Amino acid sequence: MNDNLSASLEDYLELICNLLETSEAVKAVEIAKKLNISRASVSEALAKLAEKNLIIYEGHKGITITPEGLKLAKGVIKKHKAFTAFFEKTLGLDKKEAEENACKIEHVVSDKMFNRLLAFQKYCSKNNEFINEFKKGYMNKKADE
Amino acid sequence: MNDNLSASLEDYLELICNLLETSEAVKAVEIAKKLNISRASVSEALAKLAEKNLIIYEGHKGITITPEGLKLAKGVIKKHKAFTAFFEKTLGLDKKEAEENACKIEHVVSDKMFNRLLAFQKYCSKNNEFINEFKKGYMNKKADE
DNA sequence: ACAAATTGTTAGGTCTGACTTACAATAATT
DNA sequence: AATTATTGTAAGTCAGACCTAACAATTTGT
Repeated sequence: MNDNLSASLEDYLELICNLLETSEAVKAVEIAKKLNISRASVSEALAKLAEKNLIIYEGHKGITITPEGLKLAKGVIKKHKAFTAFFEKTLGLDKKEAEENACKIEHVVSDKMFNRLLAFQKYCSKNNEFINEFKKGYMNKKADE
Repeated sequence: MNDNLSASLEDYLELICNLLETSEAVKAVEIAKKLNISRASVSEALAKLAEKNLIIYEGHKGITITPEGLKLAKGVIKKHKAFTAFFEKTLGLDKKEAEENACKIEHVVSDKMFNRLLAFQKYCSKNNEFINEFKKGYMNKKADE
Protein backbone atom coordinates (compact mmCIF):
# COMPACT_ATOMS: atom_id res chain seq x y z
CA MET A 1 0.00 0.00 0.00
CA ASN A 2 2.43 2.63 -1.10
CA ASP A 3 0.37 5.73 -1.66
CA ASN A 4 3.14 7.80 -3.18
CA LEU A 5 2.27 8.75 -6.69
CA SER A 6 4.66 8.30 -9.56
CA ALA A 7 5.71 11.40 -11.43
CA SER A 8 3.45 10.36 -14.23
CA LEU A 9 0.37 9.98 -12.05
CA GLU A 10 1.11 13.30 -10.41
CA ASP A 11 1.18 14.84 -13.85
CA TYR A 12 -2.20 13.38 -14.68
CA LEU A 13 -3.66 14.69 -11.47
CA GLU A 14 -2.12 18.09 -12.02
CA LEU A 15 -3.57 18.27 -15.49
CA ILE A 16 -7.00 17.20 -14.30
CA CYS A 17 -6.94 19.83 -11.63
CA ASN A 18 -5.96 22.49 -14.13
CA LEU A 19 -8.63 21.41 -16.58
CA LEU A 20 -11.27 21.47 -13.87
CA GLU A 21 -10.62 25.17 -13.43
CA THR A 22 -12.47 25.83 -16.63
CA SER A 23 -14.87 22.94 -16.95
CA GLU A 24 -17.27 21.06 -14.73
CA ALA A 25 -15.95 17.60 -15.39
CA VAL A 26 -13.08 16.52 -17.53
CA LYS A 27 -13.37 13.68 -20.01
CA ALA A 28 -10.77 11.01 -20.43
CA VAL A 29 -10.54 11.64 -24.12
CA GLU A 30 -9.52 15.24 -23.48
CA ILE A 31 -6.58 14.10 -21.45
CA ALA A 32 -5.55 11.62 -24.10
CA LYS A 33 -5.52 14.40 -26.65
CA LYS A 34 -3.63 16.86 -24.46
CA LEU A 35 -0.96 14.35 -23.62
CA ASN A 36 -1.01 12.77 -27.03
CA ILE A 37 -1.33 9.24 -25.76
CA SER A 38 -3.90 6.51 -26.22
CA ARG A 39 -7.20 6.44 -24.38
CA ALA A 40 -6.29 3.08 -22.99
CA SER A 41 -3.31 4.53 -21.19
CA VAL A 42 -5.43 7.31 -19.79
CA SER A 43 -8.06 4.84 -18.72
CA GLU A 44 -5.48 2.86 -16.84
CA ALA A 45 -4.03 5.91 -15.15
CA LEU A 46 -7.47 7.14 -14.16
CA ALA A 47 -8.29 3.76 -12.67
CA LYS A 48 -5.21 4.04 -10.51
CA LEU A 49 -6.05 7.55 -9.38
CA ALA A 50 -9.63 6.53 -8.63
CA GLU A 51 -8.43 3.54 -6.67
CA LYS A 52 -6.36 5.84 -4.53
CA ASN A 53 -9.42 8.02 -3.99
CA LEU A 54 -7.91 11.02 -5.66
CA ILE A 55 -10.49 11.38 -8.38
CA ILE A 56 -14.03 10.23 -8.94
CA TYR A 57 -14.31 8.69 -12.29
CA GLU A 58 -17.73 7.68 -13.51
CA GLY A 59 -17.26 6.92 -17.14
CA HIS A 60 -19.28 9.14 -19.36
CA LYS A 61 -20.05 11.55 -16.56
CA GLY A 62 -16.44 12.52 -16.60
CA ILE A 63 -13.78 13.03 -14.00
CA THR A 64 -14.04 15.06 -10.86
CA ILE A 65 -11.52 15.39 -8.14
CA THR A 66 -11.89 14.40 -4.50
CA PRO A 67 -10.84 16.67 -1.63
CA GLU A 68 -7.80 14.48 -1.13
CA GLY A 69 -6.95 14.61 -4.78
CA LEU A 70 -7.40 18.33 -4.85
CA LYS A 71 -5.09 18.77 -1.93
CA LEU A 72 -2.45 16.66 -3.58
CA ALA A 73 -2.84 18.34 -6.93
CA LYS A 74 -2.69 21.79 -5.42
CA GLY A 75 0.46 20.78 -3.66
CA VAL A 76 2.13 19.75 -6.88
CA ILE A 77 0.92 22.85 -8.67
CA LYS A 78 2.19 25.01 -5.87
CA LYS A 79 5.59 23.42 -6.20
CA HIS A 80 5.49 23.84 -9.91
CA LYS A 81 4.75 27.53 -9.59
CA ALA A 82 7.25 28.22 -6.88
CA PHE A 83 10.10 26.55 -8.72
CA THR A 84 9.18 28.18 -11.98
CA ALA A 85 9.19 31.53 -10.26
CA PHE A 86 12.52 30.88 -8.63
CA PHE A 87 14.14 29.80 -11.86
CA GLU A 88 12.66 32.61 -13.87
CA LYS A 89 12.56 35.55 -11.53
CA THR A 90 15.48 34.87 -9.29
CA LEU A 91 17.89 32.86 -11.40
CA GLY A 92 16.83 34.70 -14.52
CA LEU A 93 16.21 31.74 -16.80
CA ASP A 94 13.83 32.01 -19.70
CA LYS A 95 10.31 30.78 -19.19
CA LYS A 96 10.68 27.58 -21.16
CA GLU A 97 13.78 26.49 -19.31
CA ALA A 98 12.20 27.41 -16.01
CA GLU A 99 9.05 25.43 -16.76
CA GLU A 100 10.86 22.37 -18.00
CA ASN A 101 12.99 22.13 -14.91
CA ALA A 102 10.10 22.81 -12.59
CA CYS A 103 8.09 20.04 -14.25
CA LYS A 104 10.67 17.50 -13.25
CA ILE A 105 11.69 18.84 -9.90
CA GLU A 106 8.15 19.18 -8.62
CA HIS A 107 7.94 15.40 -8.38
CA VAL A 108 11.07 14.75 -6.42
CA VAL A 109 11.47 17.42 -3.75
CA SER A 110 10.47 17.05 -0.13
CA ASP A 111 7.82 19.27 1.38
CA LYS A 112 10.26 20.66 3.83
CA MET A 113 12.67 21.72 1.15
CA PHE A 114 9.87 23.13 -0.88
CA ASN A 115 8.58 25.25 1.96
CA ARG A 116 11.99 26.72 2.40
CA LEU A 117 12.34 27.47 -1.24
CA LEU A 118 8.94 29.06 -1.33
CA ALA A 119 9.85 31.34 1.54
CA PHE A 120 13.19 32.09 -0.02
CA GLN A 121 11.67 32.97 -3.35
CA LYS A 122 9.27 35.29 -1.59
CA TYR A 123 12.13 36.88 0.26
CA CYS A 124 14.09 37.32 -2.96
CA SER A 125 11.14 38.87 -4.72
CA LYS A 126 11.18 41.58 -2.09
CA ASN A 127 14.83 42.28 -2.60
CA ASN A 128 15.19 43.26 -6.16
CA GLU A 129 18.50 45.03 -5.82
CA PHE A 130 20.10 41.87 -4.55
CA ILE A 131 18.76 39.78 -7.40
CA ASN A 132 19.51 42.37 -10.03
CA GLU A 133 23.04 42.57 -8.81
CA PHE A 134 23.34 38.83 -9.24
CA LYS A 135 21.93 38.86 -12.72
CA LYS A 136 24.18 41.70 -13.75
CA GLY A 137 27.24 39.90 -12.47
CA TYR A 138 26.20 36.67 -14.14
CA MET A 139 25.63 38.22 -17.51
CA ASN A 140 29.05 39.79 -17.49
CA LYS A 141 30.84 36.58 -16.68
CA LYS A 142 28.96 33.92 -18.58
CA ALA A 143 27.57 33.81 -22.04
CA ASP A 144 25.88 30.46 -21.83
CA GLU A 145 23.07 30.89 -24.28
CA MET B 1 20.89 4.77 -29.26
CA ASN B 2 19.77 6.98 -26.46
CA ASP B 3 22.90 7.83 -24.53
CA ASN B 4 21.16 9.53 -21.67
CA LEU B 5 21.79 7.68 -18.50
CA SER B 6 19.02 6.69 -16.16
CA ALA B 7 19.15 8.07 -12.66
CA SER B 8 20.23 4.67 -11.48
CA LEU B 9 23.16 4.40 -13.88
CA GLU B 10 24.21 7.92 -13.03
CA ASP B 11 24.26 6.88 -9.42
CA TYR B 12 26.50 3.92 -10.19
CA LEU B 13 28.86 6.12 -12.11
CA GLU B 14 28.90 8.71 -9.39
CA LEU B 15 29.69 6.09 -6.80
CA ILE B 16 32.46 4.60 -8.92
CA CYS B 17 33.99 8.00 -9.37
CA ASN B 18 33.87 8.68 -5.68
CA LEU B 19 35.37 5.31 -4.84
CA LEU B 20 38.18 5.86 -7.31
CA GLU B 21 39.27 8.87 -5.31
CA THR B 22 40.70 6.56 -2.70
CA SER B 23 41.52 3.38 -4.59
CA GLU B 24 43.17 2.42 -7.81
CA ALA B 25 40.39 0.31 -9.19
CA VAL B 26 36.99 -0.45 -7.73
CA LYS B 27 35.61 -3.95 -7.55
CA ALA B 28 32.08 -4.83 -8.41
CA VAL B 29 31.52 -6.55 -5.11
CA GLU B 30 32.29 -3.31 -3.30
CA ILE B 31 29.53 -1.59 -5.13
CA ALA B 32 27.14 -4.41 -4.41
CA LYS B 33 27.88 -4.07 -0.71
CA LYS B 34 27.60 -0.30 -0.66
CA LEU B 35 24.31 -0.33 -2.45
CA ASN B 36 23.11 -3.47 -0.78
CA ILE B 37 22.16 -5.20 -3.97
CA SER B 38 23.23 -8.44 -5.61
CA ARG B 39 26.48 -8.87 -7.50
CA ALA B 40 24.44 -9.88 -10.50
CA SER B 41 22.65 -6.55 -10.64
CA VAL B 42 25.91 -4.70 -10.37
CA SER B 43 27.43 -6.82 -13.08
CA GLU B 44 24.56 -5.91 -15.34
CA ALA B 45 24.79 -2.21 -14.61
CA LEU B 46 28.53 -2.22 -15.17
CA ALA B 47 28.07 -3.94 -18.50
CA LYS B 48 25.79 -1.10 -19.54
CA LEU B 49 28.21 1.57 -18.43
CA ALA B 50 31.05 -0.19 -20.20
CA GLU B 51 29.02 -0.48 -23.36
CA LYS B 52 28.51 3.26 -23.31
CA ASN B 53 32.25 3.72 -22.91
CA LEU B 54 31.95 5.34 -19.53
CA ILE B 55 33.96 2.81 -17.62
CA ILE B 56 36.52 0.17 -18.42
CA TYR B 57 35.54 -3.01 -16.79
CA GLU B 58 37.82 -5.99 -16.91
CA GLY B 59 36.36 -8.40 -14.45
CA HIS B 60 38.68 -9.20 -11.61
CA LYS B 61 41.00 -6.36 -12.53
CA GLY B 62 38.35 -3.99 -11.38
CA ILE B 63 36.69 -0.91 -12.73
CA THR B 64 38.32 2.22 -14.00
CA ILE B 65 36.65 5.21 -15.52
CA THR B 66 37.13 6.59 -19.02
CA PRO B 67 37.64 10.30 -19.73
CA GLU B 68 34.07 10.45 -20.94
CA GLY B 69 32.80 8.70 -17.88
CA LEU B 70 34.82 10.93 -15.65
CA LYS B 71 33.42 14.01 -17.30
CA LEU B 72 29.91 12.77 -16.85
CA ALA B 73 30.45 11.66 -13.29
CA LYS B 74 32.09 14.93 -12.36
CA GLY B 75 29.13 16.72 -13.81
CA VAL B 76 26.69 14.82 -11.66
CA ILE B 77 28.85 15.22 -8.59
CA LYS B 78 29.16 18.92 -9.23
CA LYS B 79 25.40 19.18 -9.38
CA HIS B 80 25.09 17.14 -6.26
CA LYS B 81 27.44 19.41 -4.38
CA ALA B 82 25.99 22.63 -5.63
CA PHE B 83 22.45 21.70 -4.75
CA THR B 84 23.45 20.34 -1.39
CA ALA B 85 25.26 23.58 -0.65
CA PHE B 86 22.31 25.65 -1.76
CA PHE B 87 19.86 23.70 0.36
CA GLU B 88 22.08 23.62 3.36
CA LYS B 89 23.88 26.93 3.34
CA THR B 90 21.39 29.16 1.69
CA LEU B 91 18.03 27.65 2.51
CA GLY B 92 19.27 26.45 5.86
CA LEU B 93 18.09 22.86 5.71
CA ASP B 94 19.83 20.19 7.72
CA LYS B 95 22.45 18.11 5.99
CA LYS B 96 20.35 14.98 5.61
CA GLU B 97 17.45 16.80 4.04
CA ALA B 98 19.80 18.72 1.78
CA GLU B 99 21.55 15.55 0.62
CA GLU B 100 18.37 13.62 0.00
CA ASN B 101 16.92 16.32 -2.16
CA ALA B 102 20.16 16.87 -4.05
CA CYS B 103 20.39 13.14 -4.77
CA LYS B 104 17.16 13.26 -6.67
CA ILE B 105 17.43 16.64 -8.28
CA GLU B 106 20.91 16.05 -9.66
CA HIS B 107 19.43 13.63 -12.18
CA VAL B 108 16.72 15.83 -13.59
CA VAL B 109 17.99 19.38 -13.95
CA SER B 110 19.30 20.93 -17.13
CA ASP B 111 22.88 22.11 -17.36
CA LYS B 112 21.77 25.63 -18.01
CA MET B 113 19.67 25.77 -14.90
CA PHE B 114 22.43 24.17 -12.92
CA ASN B 115 24.99 26.70 -14.03
CA ARG B 116 22.74 29.49 -12.89
CA LEU B 117 22.14 27.88 -9.58
CA LEU B 118 25.83 27.33 -9.09
CA ALA B 119 26.55 30.97 -9.76
CA PHE B 120 23.69 32.01 -7.53
CA GLN B 121 24.88 29.86 -4.68
CA LYS B 122 28.32 31.36 -5.01
CA TYR B 123 26.83 34.81 -4.99
CA CYS B 124 24.78 34.00 -1.92
CA SER B 125 27.78 32.60 -0.10
CA LYS B 126 29.41 35.97 -0.45
CA ASN B 127 26.43 37.78 0.98
CA ASN B 128 25.94 36.40 4.39
CA GLU B 129 23.90 39.23 5.76
CA PHE B 130 21.31 38.69 3.10
CA ILE B 131 21.08 34.97 3.81
CA ASN B 132 21.12 35.39 7.56
CA GLU B 133 18.33 37.87 7.32
CA PHE B 134 16.31 35.31 5.41
CA LYS B 135 16.96 32.55 7.89
CA LYS B 136 16.10 34.79 10.80
CA GLY B 137 12.84 35.77 9.23
CA TYR B 138 12.02 32.19 8.35
CA MET B 139 12.66 30.86 11.82
CA ASN B 140 10.37 33.43 13.33
CA LYS B 141 7.50 32.67 11.04
CA LYS B 142 7.60 28.94 10.54
CA ALA B 143 8.16 26.04 12.87
CA ASP B 144 8.14 23.28 10.34
CA GLU B 145 10.30 20.73 12.05
C1' DA C 1 50.65 -26.07 -6.28
C1' DC C 2 46.18 -26.82 -4.83
C1' DA C 3 42.11 -26.29 -2.19
C1' DA C 4 39.24 -22.82 -0.36
C1' DA C 5 37.37 -18.45 -0.54
C1' DT C 6 36.21 -14.62 -3.11
C1' DT C 7 34.60 -12.48 -7.04
C1' DG C 8 32.39 -12.27 -11.53
C1' DT C 9 29.05 -14.09 -15.20
C1' DT C 10 25.03 -15.87 -17.10
C1' DA C 11 20.52 -17.73 -17.52
C1' DG C 12 16.11 -17.22 -16.36
C1' DG C 13 12.89 -14.89 -13.58
C1' DT C 14 9.91 -11.17 -11.21
C1' DC C 15 7.81 -6.70 -10.83
C1' DT C 16 6.46 -2.15 -12.02
C1' DG C 17 5.26 1.56 -14.91
C1' DA C 18 3.86 3.40 -18.94
C1' DC C 19 2.56 2.65 -23.12
C1' DT C 20 0.09 0.23 -27.44
C1' DT C 21 -3.76 -1.88 -30.69
C1' DA C 22 -8.02 -3.83 -31.39
C1' DC C 23 -12.35 -4.80 -30.27
C1' DA C 24 -16.63 -4.45 -27.19
C1' DA C 25 -19.87 -1.72 -24.77
C1' DT C 26 -22.38 2.25 -23.43
C1' DA C 27 -24.29 6.93 -23.66
C1' DA C 28 -25.81 11.09 -26.09
C1' DT C 29 -27.87 13.49 -29.90
C1' DT C 30 -30.67 14.04 -33.51
C1' DA D 1 -33.66 3.91 -33.38
C1' DA D 2 -29.44 4.90 -35.42
C1' DT D 3 -25.33 7.29 -35.67
C1' DT D 4 -21.59 9.20 -33.32
C1' DA D 5 -18.87 10.11 -29.33
C1' DT D 6 -16.90 8.21 -25.62
C1' DT D 7 -15.41 4.72 -22.55
C1' DG D 8 -13.83 -0.09 -21.09
C1' DT D 9 -10.92 -3.88 -21.31
C1' DA D 10 -8.11 -7.73 -22.95
C1' DA D 11 -3.77 -8.77 -24.33
C1' DG D 12 0.58 -7.46 -25.47
C1' DT D 13 5.16 -4.68 -25.80
C1' DC D 14 9.08 -2.65 -23.83
C1' DA D 15 12.42 -0.94 -20.65
C1' DG D 16 14.50 -0.57 -16.24
C1' DA D 17 15.97 -2.41 -12.16
C1' DC D 18 16.18 -5.85 -9.46
C1' DC D 19 16.51 -11.07 -7.90
C1' DT D 20 18.26 -16.31 -7.23
C1' DA D 21 20.95 -19.96 -8.41
C1' DA D 22 24.30 -22.31 -10.70
C1' DC D 23 28.59 -21.92 -12.68
C1' DA D 24 33.29 -19.97 -14.00
C1' DA D 25 37.36 -17.50 -13.06
C1' DT D 26 40.67 -15.66 -10.10
C1' DT D 27 43.01 -14.91 -5.72
C1' DT D 28 44.70 -16.26 -1.50
C1' DG D 29 46.45 -19.08 2.14
C1' DT D 30 48.99 -22.79 3.44
